[in-house]
Amino acid sequence: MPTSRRKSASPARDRAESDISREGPPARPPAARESPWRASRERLRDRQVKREAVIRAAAQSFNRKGYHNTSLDDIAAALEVSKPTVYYYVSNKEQLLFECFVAGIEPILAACREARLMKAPARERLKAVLRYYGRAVASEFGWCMVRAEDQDLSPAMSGHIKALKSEIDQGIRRLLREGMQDGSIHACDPKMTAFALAGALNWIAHWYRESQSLSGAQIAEAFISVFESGLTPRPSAGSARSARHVSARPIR
Amino acid sequence: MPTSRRKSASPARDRAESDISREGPPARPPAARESPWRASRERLRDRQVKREAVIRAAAQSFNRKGYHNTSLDDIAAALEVSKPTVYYYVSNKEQLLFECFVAGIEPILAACREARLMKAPARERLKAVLRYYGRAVASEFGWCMVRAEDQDLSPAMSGHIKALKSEIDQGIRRLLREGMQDGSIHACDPKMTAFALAGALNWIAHWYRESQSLSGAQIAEAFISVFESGLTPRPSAGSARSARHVSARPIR
DNA sequence: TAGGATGGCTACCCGTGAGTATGATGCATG
DNA sequence: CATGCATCATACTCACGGGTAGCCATCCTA
Repeated sequence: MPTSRRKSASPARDRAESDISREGPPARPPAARESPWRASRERLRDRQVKREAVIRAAAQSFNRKGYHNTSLDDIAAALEVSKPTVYYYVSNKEQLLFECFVAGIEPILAACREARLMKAPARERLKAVLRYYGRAVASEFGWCMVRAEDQDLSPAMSGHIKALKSEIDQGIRRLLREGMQDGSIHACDPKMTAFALAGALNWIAHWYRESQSLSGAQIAEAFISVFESGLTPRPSAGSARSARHVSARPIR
Repeated sequence: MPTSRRKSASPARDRAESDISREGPPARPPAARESPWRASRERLRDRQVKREAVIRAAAQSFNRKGYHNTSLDDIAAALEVSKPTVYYYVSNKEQLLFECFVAGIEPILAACREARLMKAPARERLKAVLRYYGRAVASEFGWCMVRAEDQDLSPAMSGHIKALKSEIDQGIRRLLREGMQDGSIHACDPKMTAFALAGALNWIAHWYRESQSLSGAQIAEAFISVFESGLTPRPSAGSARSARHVSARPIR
């Protein structure tokens, strides 16, 4: 299967100039959707800007049609450019997917790292992370981030992606453990719980395209409140989760 | 894009003989992994058996390499058969994916329907459904079920799939509503909560291939206990079978 | 033992799409 | 003006993979 054409005929040019979304977790670029080419056909040779436009266009196409059903001609057409132009900014299709993935996951990673510096109880820190997580999955790169699979990528890329994903997973597990220690989180299996949380959030990418009735932030909020309280009704039914002394209504 | 070759050159033959997993929700076929051709080269002209073997082989390949990275030659090779033989049992690749999807989702549907006949409190009925759900996602068809996307299928197939998925979604929402009425489920937004539950379970398919340290049933149980209690600690930590750090018992 | 049905294989067709060779254009500077 | 760099288009190569045509083998039945 690895026919292994010669790798990267274009040298050092496009490596390592990634990071479409290097702004911190909070903000996100305000769209500016149009193709820079058409916009100002000349005098805008800002390579970085164009490169980002390519990646964004790829993300949109991947969103709509999926990775395998998107040809590079499609992406080029969306930008009103020809295919070699796309290759001028990106070395191959795989890298395109990878960049989309990174753009999607970067804010989550930032949130994770930031959460370790906060001094709030672990449940609050976890909620903050999950908030960013949810928003990221509902972003334009969410689909790519979530669906970027080892199956479609070379071992190297796949390794990178797995490492990043694992960092997030470990971060969540750590927060869960800390929360169980400081008493802010219910006793649970950190691994399974982390899987459940991340899974629920990841899945947003699958239905968000279809029905965007809510904003990413709203969805994140709704999910967090589900995670917090669970299904079993709480005795102190009010708005507060303060639940004092209560007769343990036996489950089952 | 729809080149629209003539549909189904093979008539009535393979339509409507699906249902690999028509056994009720509980059981699941005990493997019997080997290709029936090789096994008994002659005297086993049980078309249905062979057809199911084809679908199972497809599911395994889709699991491992993804739909687009699996060629029909691969599937044929796995069965030690030639490609036209595969086409003898199945009309095209798309249908193959569809069958895998149906095989995966059928038990969940059955569980959903059955849940409406039970008379337990809604939370218990919901838990039963989620249990089957989790097991199904961890089954050999789980990946196909979860990843069968409209993007890869014709509008007709896509419609079928969406309808089935929606039936499950509606079933879960209904159970949530009923639970809120009979007091067995915490007040919540049924739509978002259903999304969260289904998402968490769906996502199992993504990591289960890699680490099968737990059985599907164990995972389902772990997830359900997460769903039940949520993150916020409960005052009466007593009877809860909370932190049951499931020991990694290797399955199979 | 003919002849149909069933099941299968070899060998092919052909569209699609990733990636490239080559060269044109514009722009800046020596 | 000549040279060089950056940017982009036309027009290709080529492998892969879905799907098929046509043929062969076997078995069942009469």
